[in-house]
Amino acid sequence: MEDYLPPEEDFFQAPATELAPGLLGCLLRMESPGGLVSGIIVETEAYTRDDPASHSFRGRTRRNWPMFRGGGLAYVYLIYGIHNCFNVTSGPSGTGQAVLIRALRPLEGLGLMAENRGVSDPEELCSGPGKLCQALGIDRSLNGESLREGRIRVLAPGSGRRPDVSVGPRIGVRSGCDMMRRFCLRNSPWISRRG
DNA sequence: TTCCCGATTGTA
DNA sequence: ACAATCGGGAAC
Repeated sequence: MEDYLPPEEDFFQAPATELAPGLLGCLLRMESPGGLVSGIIVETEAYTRDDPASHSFRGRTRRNWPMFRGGGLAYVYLIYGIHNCFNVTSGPSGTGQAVLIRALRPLEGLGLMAENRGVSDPEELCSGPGKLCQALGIDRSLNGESLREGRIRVLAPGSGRRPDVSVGPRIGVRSGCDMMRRFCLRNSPWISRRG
């Protein structure tokens, strides 16, 4: 098994358009009440202040404040009244940026994930932003927590080889749908199906 | 305070 | 194709 280490000091300070592809191949690990669960990030989307599809487009609000507190925090919000979505904040403080984590390759705690999701097919555990939150047990109590020292952390692969990344338009957004801001590990079978 | 609609998912 | 379900944010 490969080694995963805390990222470089300035890793999360990169613009979301750089951090989004940079997060591919990183490990997302959660200390949940039921046990340790983790997965490799295989699909991300970048959201910035100048983007009409971004929650930060109209400035700081009660919901999006983590996007304005600098990189390396969790930004978790409820979508459609049902599902949680997990973001990694990015960039310098005040800039309003985040990276949506859209899919993982499940690595540790698959039994617990299956229990949380109510399905056993490994490809159905984390292949979508709402699915991976349910699988790992991510909810809004994590909102604003540090991803360096909190219950949920991002770790970078020890070997620095750059993964093969594909770029395309984002999923499920109306405005800004022309922006090429969705990043995937090329040919990964673990990405979200819907597109 | 009302009203519209969303960075989704599972089912018909 | 469509409902579920809740809260953010704009408008009144």
